[in-house]
Amino acid sequence: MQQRAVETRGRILEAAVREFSDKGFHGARVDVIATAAGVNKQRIYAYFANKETLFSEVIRHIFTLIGDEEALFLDLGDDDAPHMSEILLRHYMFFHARVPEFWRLLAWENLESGRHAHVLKDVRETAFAHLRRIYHAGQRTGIFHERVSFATYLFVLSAIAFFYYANQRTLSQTLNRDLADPAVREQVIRECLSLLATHDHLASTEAMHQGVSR
Amino acid sequence: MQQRAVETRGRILEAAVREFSDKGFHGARVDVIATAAGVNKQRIYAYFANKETLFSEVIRHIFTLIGDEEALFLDLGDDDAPHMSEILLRHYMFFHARVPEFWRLLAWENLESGRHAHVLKDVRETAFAHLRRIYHAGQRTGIFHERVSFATYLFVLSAIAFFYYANQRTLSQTLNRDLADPAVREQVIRECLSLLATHDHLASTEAMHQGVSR
Amino acid sequence: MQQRAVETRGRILEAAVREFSDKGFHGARVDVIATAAGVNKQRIYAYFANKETLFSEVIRHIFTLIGDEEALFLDLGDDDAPHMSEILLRHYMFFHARVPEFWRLLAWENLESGRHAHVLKDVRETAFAHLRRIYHAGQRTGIFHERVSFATYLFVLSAIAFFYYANQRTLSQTLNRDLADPAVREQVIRECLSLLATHDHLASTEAMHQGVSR
Amino acid sequence: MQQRAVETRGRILEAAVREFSDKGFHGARVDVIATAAGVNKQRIYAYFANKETLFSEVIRHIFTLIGDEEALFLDLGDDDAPHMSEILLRHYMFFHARVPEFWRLLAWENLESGRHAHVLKDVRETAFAHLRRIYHAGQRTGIFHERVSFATYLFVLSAIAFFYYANQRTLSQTLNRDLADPAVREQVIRECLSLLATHDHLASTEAMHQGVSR
DNA sequence: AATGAATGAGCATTCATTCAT
DNA sequence: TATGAATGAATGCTCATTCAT
Repeated sequence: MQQRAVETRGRILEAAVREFSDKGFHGARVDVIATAAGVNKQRIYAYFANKETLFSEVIRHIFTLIGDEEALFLDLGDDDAPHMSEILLRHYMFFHARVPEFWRLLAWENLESGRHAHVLKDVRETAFAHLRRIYHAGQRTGIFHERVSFATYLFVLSAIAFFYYANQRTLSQTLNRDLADPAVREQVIRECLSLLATHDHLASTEAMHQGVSR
Repeated sequence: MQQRAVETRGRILEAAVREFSDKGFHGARVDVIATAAGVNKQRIYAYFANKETLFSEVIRHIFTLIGDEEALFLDLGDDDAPHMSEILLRHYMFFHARVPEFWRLLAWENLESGRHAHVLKDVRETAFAHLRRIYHAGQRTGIFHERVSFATYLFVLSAIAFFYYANQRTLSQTLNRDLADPAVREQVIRECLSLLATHDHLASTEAMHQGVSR
Repeated sequence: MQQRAVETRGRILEAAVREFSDKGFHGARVDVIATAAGVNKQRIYAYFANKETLFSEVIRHIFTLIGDEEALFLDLGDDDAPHMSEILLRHYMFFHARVPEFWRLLAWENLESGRHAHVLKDVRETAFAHLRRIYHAGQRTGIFHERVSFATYLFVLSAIAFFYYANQRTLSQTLNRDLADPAVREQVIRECLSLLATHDHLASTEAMHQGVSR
Repeated sequence: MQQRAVETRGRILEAAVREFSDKGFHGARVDVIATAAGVNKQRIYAYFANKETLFSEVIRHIFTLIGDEEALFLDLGDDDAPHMSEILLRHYMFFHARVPEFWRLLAWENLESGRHAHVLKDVRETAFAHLRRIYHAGQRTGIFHERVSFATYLFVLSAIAFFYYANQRTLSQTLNRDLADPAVREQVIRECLSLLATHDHLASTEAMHQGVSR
């Protein structure tokens, strides 16, 4: 493929990410993608056989992105366990804020078919394996709940970050707060970490007990 | 409106709930709704001006449903505070399982417009006010974190229940477990409650400490 | 189906016969058919699922026509045997002249797929069975060649009539005559009958022999 | 034109013959021809201005072929007159079997435009003139009907051969025989020759009469 | 001479919506 | 109240043809 073609293909993919994340598979229009990419509609069919295939490539593209970013977690070590919840929660929160296409495409994908779910797994497993080891070590030193599996732990953190963005519109109403405001987000993050805290919480109750038992 | 008309309108609405929750606004077909409702397409336009309005009515209808069910919470009292997390989490989990149209329409709504968010608020406020009072009382007696607002507390519980269903397809891959299995769900519920526990957790650490200090 | 619908469907079919016979399946345009029929394009899809089905209906329609006209042959009796070749040849010649859509659609059909050939058989069998009986009787009285089957006899007559019209353009060049001219056609018919003649021919040779043997 | 160019042009033409004879002008795809010829699509436009012109060249090419083969007829002499019908009929039958592209392109041409008919004439005239002379001589000796012109005689033979192949699909149904079977073809050829026979026929009736009159 | 990249007009088909009865 | 008939504006996709290298 010539350089020009690579660029054209790239522009199409970028435009497609925006359009599909915006409107979903059924709502997205091939014409709109072509116009946004500044190319002839036919180019789309030359590079991506059809709308369906283009959508698959979009999903793969965005899902790969989260995997790439999670590679950062490989730098974490056992001594990061006490702050792992905060690190993960902030990471996901900021990722969703920076790349809103991700949660949107994830949501469309879950609503519309789930055909591309497997990509996500393939792409995240390395980082998750690493985090899992740290978590298990942390469980032994009492930093994490012994009865809470790593899967559930990660599930809850993911749910918080995803739900915060995915349901922002309805939540802002229900909770009477503007979730788009960074200050609100910071406050929510802190409160969630308090809610999930084991270490800090243990420390404080320990302190309390020491006072009592003394 | 005559009795026959009321029934026809009802049949259309039910069919529309199914179709819209299944395919979303853009994916849904007016023809399909008409056929499913066993009426002529034109009836839809007679009762609901257009597809857009019909979608609004569907959202209002399903959002009202969750409000009705949350009326149950009015029976709770201050002494239910210790189990409130469990009561709420199970309620939402089971509600999502029983009425999958809700989380689906909620997701579509958040993805596609968010125009109808206000309905949710109107409809849930009574129950939430009641729960809020119990929560605040619980905070004072140490059952709930003092630094965690009721809004955030409810947000986390909602997030868990919603995410469990809304992202089931991708999660089942990521977590390597079949979330559709009731046993898995029960396990996840228990682990989540452990993670969020304040009272129980205190109790158990207390017991531990007592054992140690004896 | 209401009267109006019957008429609309009929107009579409007529326009489709013209367009398909003119341009063949691939060359025909749905838009053109709709315009020619004076209806909205969508009506075509309402009455005939798609272009393919519409083509099938067109073929069935025109093939049925030839069957209907061949019903006339049922009036023939054994005493018509001496003129049967002329009757048949003229019938087919005039039919092709009157309904040029027939040989054209037959040609398209043979070139493009042959999927609808079975219709022709179903529709002509009654008349053919009748002619076959007369032919066999004629063979016994020496009117028809004993070594020439009815099938081949009919095949040759059909070939002449079909080829005269189907290859008119190229033939007019090859034969240096304007086949569209009725006088030329009459001449060709007469010559062909001479060529195929058994009875007349026998008569003349008989006459000759009588002259000789006398 | 360089040698390489000649070869490329030739490959394109061959591929085009196949594609056009298969699908006709409207059904044929320039892409398919390019791929089949193993060349870049643009080459087609370099050698043949456009699809239309390419089709013309294809027609000219295949029409020339029949002329070349008919050159064989120049070897025939007056003493071949008794078997001329058989020679011609078998020639055309076998030619159609060997080069199905001919009758197909001839049929497409007649259906779609007839613009290239003149080529056929130019190319066949020499052989036809020769056959015409033999035929006229044969008429004088009673081998051919005196009232049947050479043009009509040739027309009937051509019609039989063409129709046998061009309408094979529909005929196989109508006649209840598999015309693709060589044995069936042989039988049909024999019967047709019986039907057209003048000389043989005279001979046999003569024999019959001699038997009777004795 | 040859090729990959790009385009505009077209094409079968669908959809939300309105009309006539 | 209810239905069958009809429409205009898309919508995904293809095709012959041209441009740039």
